[in-house]
Amino acid sequence: MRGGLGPPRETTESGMARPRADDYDEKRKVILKASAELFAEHGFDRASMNQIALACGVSKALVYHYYANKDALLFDIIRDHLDDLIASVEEAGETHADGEERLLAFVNALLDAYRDANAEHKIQINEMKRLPEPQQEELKARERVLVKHFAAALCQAVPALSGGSPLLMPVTMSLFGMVNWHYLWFREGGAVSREDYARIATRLILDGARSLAG
Amino acid sequence: MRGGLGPPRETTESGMARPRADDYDEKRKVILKASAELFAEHGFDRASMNQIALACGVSKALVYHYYANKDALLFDIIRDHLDDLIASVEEAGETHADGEERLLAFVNALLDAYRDANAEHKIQINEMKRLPEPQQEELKARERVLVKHFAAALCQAVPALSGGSPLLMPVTMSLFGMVNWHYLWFREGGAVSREDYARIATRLILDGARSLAG
DNA sequence: CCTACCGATCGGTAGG
DNA sequence: CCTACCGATCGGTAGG
Repeated sequence: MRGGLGPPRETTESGMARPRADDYDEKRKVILKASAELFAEHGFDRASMNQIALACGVSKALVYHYYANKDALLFDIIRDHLDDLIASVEEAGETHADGEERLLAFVNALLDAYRDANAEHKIQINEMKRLPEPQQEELKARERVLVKHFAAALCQAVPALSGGSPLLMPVTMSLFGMVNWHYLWFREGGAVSREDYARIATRLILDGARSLAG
Repeated sequence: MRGGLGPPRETTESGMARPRADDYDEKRKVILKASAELFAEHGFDRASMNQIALACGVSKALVYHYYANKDALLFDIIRDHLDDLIASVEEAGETHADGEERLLAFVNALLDAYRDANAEHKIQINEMKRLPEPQQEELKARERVLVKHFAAALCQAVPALSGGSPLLMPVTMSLFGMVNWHYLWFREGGAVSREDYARIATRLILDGARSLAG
């Protein structure tokens, strides 16, 4: 879960090197969460390193102790978020074997993971392109893992989509469009719950896909 | 179509006042199109007024002659784009009375309007929030007009959605999610054409909505 | 007296 | 783990 762009972990407990602080990982998390909040609210370019430090109650130099630069913060936020999403979906896959139920479980897992990660989701959608190409590519590879899981579940639920059907991509991306767009209109405590919307989106996709394939 | 934030139009042809340049509107359009290209590619904050001026082959001061500030450029790009979308959809509505065909015509109109407005679409999705709240509100009002048209067409095609059904909003927003997400995966000249995808998205929504409502 | 346009530079702030 | 700064560049505006 922790960043690949920060300083390397200690590899030995002995020697003259200063030991890593006991609360190293906790501090990193605090900084990452504060950054995510500010990036989501003001955008990556407008949220300054000074604002982030202020929000954490630390100096800007301390932030730079944990993260080499601003890009590293953005990268870690999105990578941790995508890893969470993948883990949630894979966990849901372990307990739901059936095609239709499995897809519903995937959509539910995704929407549920978004519940406490609204800032991270916005950042994934709106700010990823601020990163240099190689780092973007690493994150997009994780997005592709997620897409693959959903495409496989769709193929299992609607067999006509498998075997190289040109419908598979547009139908899969339609599902992602629906689910990833939800944050723009969905309100907690409204007439439609997260579980309700998972059922709605899954039904739209499954009935529509069967109709298209048949 | 032209900006409400630029200098006012001449109200008289006589008098000592220097007349507006013959190519005033053309120059405005050139600046707006170059800005859109740069905002879409680099983002609003990273595309500088100098880059915009350079791309147009004019001085930065000239850009400021046509637009009071950078925000006014962004506002006009999105407003003109949304006005185009609304006009396209309303035009499609005039020639398609039937419920199901009408919705398909709406989706086709939107996807077709996106064909030559990829930059503007990206900007609408990703950069609108860079504007001050009152200007955002003016643009969101236009988005609501578009949503209203689609919601009305959906109600007509699937009567069970009308009469205050809690399904209407999630189903309408699901359609917008699909259509507004297309730019992230759709490639011109691929296995699925714009018309194909309009049919797919419309079918997903209609069959799914009927199944949910029934 | 407004509009069209230039070269030069302003005050302020970014990431580091 | 901080204060003090930097080189670069931003959006916007001056006089003419």
